[in-house]
Amino acid sequence: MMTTARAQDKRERIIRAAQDCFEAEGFHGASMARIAATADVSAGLIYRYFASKEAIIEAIVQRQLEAIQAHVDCGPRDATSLAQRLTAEYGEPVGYNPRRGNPKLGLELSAESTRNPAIGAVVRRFDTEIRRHITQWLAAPVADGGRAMPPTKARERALMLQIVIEGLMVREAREPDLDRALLGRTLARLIPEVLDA
Amino acid sequence: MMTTARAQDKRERIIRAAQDCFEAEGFHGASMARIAATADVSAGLIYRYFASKEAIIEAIVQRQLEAIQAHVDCGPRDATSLAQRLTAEYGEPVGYNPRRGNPKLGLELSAESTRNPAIGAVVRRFDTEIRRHITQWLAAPVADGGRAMPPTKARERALMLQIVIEGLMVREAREPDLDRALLGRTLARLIPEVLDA
Amino acid sequence: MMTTARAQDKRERIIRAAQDCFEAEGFHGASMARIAATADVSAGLIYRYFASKEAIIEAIVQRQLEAIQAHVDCGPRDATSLAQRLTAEYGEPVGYNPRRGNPKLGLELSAESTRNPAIGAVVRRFDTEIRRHITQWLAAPVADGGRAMPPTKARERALMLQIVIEGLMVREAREPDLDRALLGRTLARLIPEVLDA
Amino acid sequence: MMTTARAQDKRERIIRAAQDCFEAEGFHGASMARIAATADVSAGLIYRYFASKEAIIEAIVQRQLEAIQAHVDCGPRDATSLAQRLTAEYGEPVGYNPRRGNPKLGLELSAESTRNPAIGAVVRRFDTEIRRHITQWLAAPVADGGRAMPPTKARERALMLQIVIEGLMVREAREPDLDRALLGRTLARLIPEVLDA
DNA sequence: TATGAATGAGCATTCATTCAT
DNA sequence: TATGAATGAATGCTCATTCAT
Repeated sequence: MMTTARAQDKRERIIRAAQDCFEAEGFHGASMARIAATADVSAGLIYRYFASKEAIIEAIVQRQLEAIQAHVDCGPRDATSLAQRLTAEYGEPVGYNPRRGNPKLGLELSAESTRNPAIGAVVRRFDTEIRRHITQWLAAPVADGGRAMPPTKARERALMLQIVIEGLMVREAREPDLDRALLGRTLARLIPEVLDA
Repeated sequence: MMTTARAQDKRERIIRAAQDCFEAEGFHGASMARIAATADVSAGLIYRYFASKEAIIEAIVQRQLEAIQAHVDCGPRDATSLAQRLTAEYGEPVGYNPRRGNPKLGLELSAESTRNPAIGAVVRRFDTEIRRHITQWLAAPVADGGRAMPPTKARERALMLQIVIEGLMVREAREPDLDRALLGRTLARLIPEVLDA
Repeated sequence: MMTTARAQDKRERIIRAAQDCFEAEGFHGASMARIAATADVSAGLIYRYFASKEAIIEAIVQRQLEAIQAHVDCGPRDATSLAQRLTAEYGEPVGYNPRRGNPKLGLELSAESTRNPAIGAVVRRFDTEIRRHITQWLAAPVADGGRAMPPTKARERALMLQIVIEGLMVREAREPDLDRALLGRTLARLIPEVLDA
Repeated sequence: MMTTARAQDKRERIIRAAQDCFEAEGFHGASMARIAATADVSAGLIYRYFASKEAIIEAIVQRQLEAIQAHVDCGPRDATSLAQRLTAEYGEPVGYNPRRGNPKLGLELSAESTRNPAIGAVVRRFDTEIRRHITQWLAAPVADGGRAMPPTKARERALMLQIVIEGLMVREAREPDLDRALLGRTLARLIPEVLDA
């Protein structure tokens, strides 16, 4: 049921409102009442689209992970442009940008994954999957857009990349005013070392 | 007031209980009742030692940051041993270990710092301070145990290190079963690139 | 918001329940749980209609003062009938009677006004206002229903009246079984002396 | 037990502290902890001198009533000086003055007497007693310092006096900044009418 | 479909009272 | 006698969820 355009639209409104609220107040800090008000919808209506607050959180997590997935899938494939993109994104207002993982939500999601088994499982699967994905890219022949690394090295570098990107997420959340020039230079050095060395 | 050994001991019991609960359920998920039960103390008693739940959170944050500070201060100073230490620590049971930042709490604390101004300020000050500290070390003459980097480079590398360590924290929380051999090799490559390249 | 008849009705139910509870147990002695039970409403619901217990207290105080105001405004204007009315009202069951100030609440409100600044201000304004009102009446020409007193005298008599009525309130609360015949004779002498002498 | 001078002194300290706290915060608003701190005594010690908070309240009420009793007993016996004394006392700092009823406590006590049967009984007995006392004075021959009123009139006037004095108490609590000149003139007229007319 | 009134369990916190020291 | 640590019930209040309309 509920596959009309109208319904999809409302669901979308709720998700975005929830994302805004969760970003601003955390999963536990945000109340259903506030999410409803933000979505300009009655509190009761939310339960027609989501079974519980928990279900909204799961949907948001799913979406956040998909955004990152998409980021990786369609992103540029050379070290310089990756570094530039990460730098450019750092510190810019995020709002509702499905193309990009939101750092506050990333933190919230990571924390939640350590207590909520359902979310933990989703996150773990995602993390494994995406590392495999990056590993394959790094190991692929240059002719196929890859970097022709031997498998062992490719695995290491994929993990490195993951660690760096997540470290960047933490920094972004904790120090939003960080000097961007410094960050740009830093990433310009770090990323190539991860991808090319 | 209240500086007897007994009082200090009880305060410590409460802090540890809070740390356990916060780690397991998050700052907001953990109730004072549960903290009290974990500390084997009545709910009311906690308020003789802490003004509020918020005050406990602040104490825990302070402690976590101090643990990391100590880690940096007295830690080994060459790339190989740093990589080894980080690898060794990864995934080992943390419990109440004042020598080491707890990854779940680190996540919780990072998330909280984006909404709670008091904690945000503490964290920001800490982050700036510790980066300055690392930068000084990297820029210091080799004779003084430093790495003789030019200032600009030292700043970049300090930031890199911070990013890598925080990325490691996220990974540790999200994927506690990660293959430690892989992690060891990865850090053995990454850390020297950050510190020596 | 919430101006439907149903909502107004519920708000009224809560106010009356609160009035009963406050009268029986005092502002601080009455718990929200008991007010809710008395109003036959869940504890949480009260907070849809009032922001806090304090807000209920303020509403009750407001109402009590308005009741007295109305009493003065539309009351009879000669000494005999005022004395009779005061006597008649003394000791009769009050319950929820918007036409009349409730003595227990009056005491509670007076006591509260000495500690709660918000209520203190309301009460002070009310007291000044009503004395001015009575003064004007006493000073007004007989043709206008007044008693043609010179201003200085009018001010004194207004204050006297206030003192007597409040003394009556205290007596009513403290000695509800007081001999009404005695009280009737007493007021029949005292009031004219205040208003006519 | 506990009849040493030291014990009496401590009991006195506690009573005075309680009086101050009750005056400032009301019977329910004042906590035992604050009373203990004000008396510079440990919380536990209070329970060696009083069985419960309730017992302290009763002691305070008793004392307040005795103070008023003394006021009446040894007070001046002509209308002018009574009016002057009441005027003079109005608005002056009260502190711990056993010679005088404290208006805030008077209000608190009156309110409490409507809910607490023990206190209600004490207050009622006191009120009846004191009115009888005043009545006897008013009915006594002039030669004995009385005013030689016929019994019925004496009863009325005694009640009047009680009402006026209690009204004054309410006014004092509710409007501590009241113009004292106005009050003086007012009482100078009202009291003689009560006592002499 | 949509509302928002209503519920009730749960929360952080306070406080009169007790009791080991 | 005196302390103040400790208790635990009670408080005001919030919030995810339900349901009559």
